[in-house]
Amino acid sequence: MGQPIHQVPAAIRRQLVIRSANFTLYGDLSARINTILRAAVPRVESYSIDECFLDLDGIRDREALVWELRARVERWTGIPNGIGIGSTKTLAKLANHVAKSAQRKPGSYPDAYAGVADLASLSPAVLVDVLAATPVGEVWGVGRRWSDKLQAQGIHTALQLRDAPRGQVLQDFGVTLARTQRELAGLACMGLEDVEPDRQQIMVSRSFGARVYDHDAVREALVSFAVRACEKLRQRNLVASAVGIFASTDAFDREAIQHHPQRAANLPGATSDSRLVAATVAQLSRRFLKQGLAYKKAGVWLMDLARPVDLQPELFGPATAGNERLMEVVDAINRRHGRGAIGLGATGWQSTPHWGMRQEHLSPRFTTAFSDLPVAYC
DNA sequence: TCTGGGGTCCTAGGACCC
DNA sequence: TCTGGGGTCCTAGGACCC
Repeated sequence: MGQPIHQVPAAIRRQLVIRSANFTLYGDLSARINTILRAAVPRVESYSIDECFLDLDGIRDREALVWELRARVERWTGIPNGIGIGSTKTLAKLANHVAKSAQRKPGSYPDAYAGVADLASLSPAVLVDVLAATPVGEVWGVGRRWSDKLQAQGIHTALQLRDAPRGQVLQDFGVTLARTQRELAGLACMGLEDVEPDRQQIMVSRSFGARVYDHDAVREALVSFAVRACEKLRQRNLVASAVGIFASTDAFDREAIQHHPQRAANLPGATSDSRLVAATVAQLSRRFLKQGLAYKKAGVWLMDLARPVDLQPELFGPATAGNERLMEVVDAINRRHGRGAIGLGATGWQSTPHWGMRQEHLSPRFTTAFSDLPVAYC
């Protein structure tokens, strides 16, 4: 639940299996689950790395289908999962919370909801009981701040939020929570986004494994992040017109002088060419850091993203800058021979740069690298 | 000593336009 | 001395999500 490992008592830590974050692994398993779901129903929105919305409209025996889907996902991927059904996205998310809680915390909701909870089939009176048993902070779209503010106004449960005066919610919290309120009442305000919208920005940032006093190393890190960001950009067939950088000293070090500089600049044109972005980042990073300070985190973000076809072209020149075909070749080489097989000198080229992440508990890439497959001896 | 890495939307206020 | 009424765009900050 996001608790730093050093806060966990040693006695408990010894009973745990500790893993560093491994987004390649999570992303691959997520894609496999998506494939299973998309094969089963026509409209699926991949909402996050571990959540999907499915349109169950027009499906005759949806209870049977979702129980089968739940079992199939677990059987084919090993990932335990739960399913919630509701007439709006907010109610479906709430149903999912019910399904999970009923399974994990006996007594929180009726046992019948464990694993799969169908709020859409409940009578209004029973739905009221479920909403009354759900703390307002568990509602999708209600975070820490609003949860506190709502409770200060005497609104503690999802039911109380649903039934609160509409004008008051609109005035005190804005249109976002007013929508959530209507969704709780069964009025759909959010559609199923089964076509993923284009990104508006792409960010690559890392906390360093240690404090970095060597500012050349921080600049190398920034250029490396720029190159990685461009790879992501090209994967999505987008170009960027502006780039920003930031760096940060160790915010947890109370003694240290803090410095959180950030800067942005326009690129020489809309581009996804790593060389142009890297050069701009290198420029931006000159006289960027404060002498003598150590930095703990840095990042690069790309802005003003667009599809090349949507750009207003120059009258006498191309719409985009950079060399598209060269980048295609670079990507192809790195795909074939592994990331980092070819790249820019300004990224440093050390096998273990001293700004690297701490990943001493990294799990193997079981599903994406032949070299990481377990070996069976006979 | 150790503390993640990404995203989105909404609103208010200021600059600027006619 | 009097000094409108309508817009847009941009930015910063704050909220939310996983």
